[in-house]
Amino acid sequence: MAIGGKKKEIYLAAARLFRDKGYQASSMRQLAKEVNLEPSSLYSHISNKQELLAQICLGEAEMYVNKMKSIMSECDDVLEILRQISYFHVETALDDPISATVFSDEWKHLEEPNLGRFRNLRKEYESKIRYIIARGTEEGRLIDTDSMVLFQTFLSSFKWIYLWNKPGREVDKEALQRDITHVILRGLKK
Amino acid sequence: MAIGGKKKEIYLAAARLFRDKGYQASSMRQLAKEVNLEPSSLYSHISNKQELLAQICLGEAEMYVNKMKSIMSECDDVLEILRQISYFHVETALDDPISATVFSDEWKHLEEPNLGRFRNLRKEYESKIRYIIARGTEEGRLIDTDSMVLFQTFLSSFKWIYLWNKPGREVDKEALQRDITHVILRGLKK
DNA sequence: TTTACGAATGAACGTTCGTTAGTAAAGTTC
DNA sequence: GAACTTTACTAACGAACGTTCATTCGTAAA
Repeated sequence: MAIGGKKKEIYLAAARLFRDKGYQASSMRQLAKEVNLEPSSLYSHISNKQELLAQICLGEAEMYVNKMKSIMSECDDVLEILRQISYFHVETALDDPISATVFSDEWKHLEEPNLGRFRNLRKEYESKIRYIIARGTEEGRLIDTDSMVLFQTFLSSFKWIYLWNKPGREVDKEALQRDITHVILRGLKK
Repeated sequence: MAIGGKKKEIYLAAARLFRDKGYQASSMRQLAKEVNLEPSSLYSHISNKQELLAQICLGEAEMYVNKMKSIMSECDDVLEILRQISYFHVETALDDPISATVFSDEWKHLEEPNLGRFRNLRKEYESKIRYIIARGTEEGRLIDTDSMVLFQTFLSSFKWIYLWNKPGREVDKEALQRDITHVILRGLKK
């Protein structure tokens, strides 16, 4: 059997290509070469280049939204929620750094209607975090600094992991989760 | 005099284009349109597309390196140095968000030898900060967490400002400098 | 042996790309 | 006002792009 292997292979190669060269600089001819096909043969498996980017970005975005819902439904403590988000960000950046990079850096090359869908998902995700942070300040658990600064600083603190995590590097995931979360929450906690 | 007015105009338009669409998706034809020239006329002022990106990225990188040297030669206190770096990052992100974005997101499309030059400058800049942070931990001024985590978290904390700073937004620069620096250094200080 | 079908192919389409060549006008210097 | 430089133009180049098309291959069921 072993069906569907080729389609998956194409998606993985595309994600790697998009990460390394960027979406626009990645050609279907190069992608075909990486999966040992002729360019035209790609279209037996996928419908077009844009679909590749959309699947990667929207898939990743949905994962974040779902995780966020799950965390918030299971837990009510602001600091514990932020801790879990932090752990999740570190985990995804380490486990699938390729998709994480594409999601983070290449989404702007999405076309409508995918771009709109992506923005909605991201907005949904971010507004939940903003709400948590605002609540944290109200409850006196977080410092009383501009909530936009707290929110943005919190989220951008994870933006180096997937870039820094080169293939050869050995990483202790739990240590990294603990250290990053420690530094970030130290900055936010009252 | 007022020489080079057109050249400057081309560079500014190029930076804006690179930021909005990315380097690869920015065409010389579009750039020409933005400065009211025919595409070929651009080459009366610049030598090629790559040079535009190189000037922007390398110019920005040199600015950071020079500022870093200046800060470190004037000051010896670790926390004060980090504070000044933080203030400088916020300032550049607000004053020239376009160049800051291109520098941060599009450098990977540099070709040799510009790519090598860029990496050297960035390495020079980053190693100075790493040294400061390592010293800070040794001196007991910063927390005793993995120095890579401290370094990367510190630097990535500025990566949202130039993206968030939309044209219409009113920003109180000094307040932002104070707040961001406060949050970051709270996380790092012992 | 025939029928059916997904997978893969080579060739080609129309478009866009960065860039060059050649040239004419405008500005500057003597 | 002649000589020279700078700026801008039209036209075109070769290369690469994403994608389509008709066709062939390989396999497995009928």
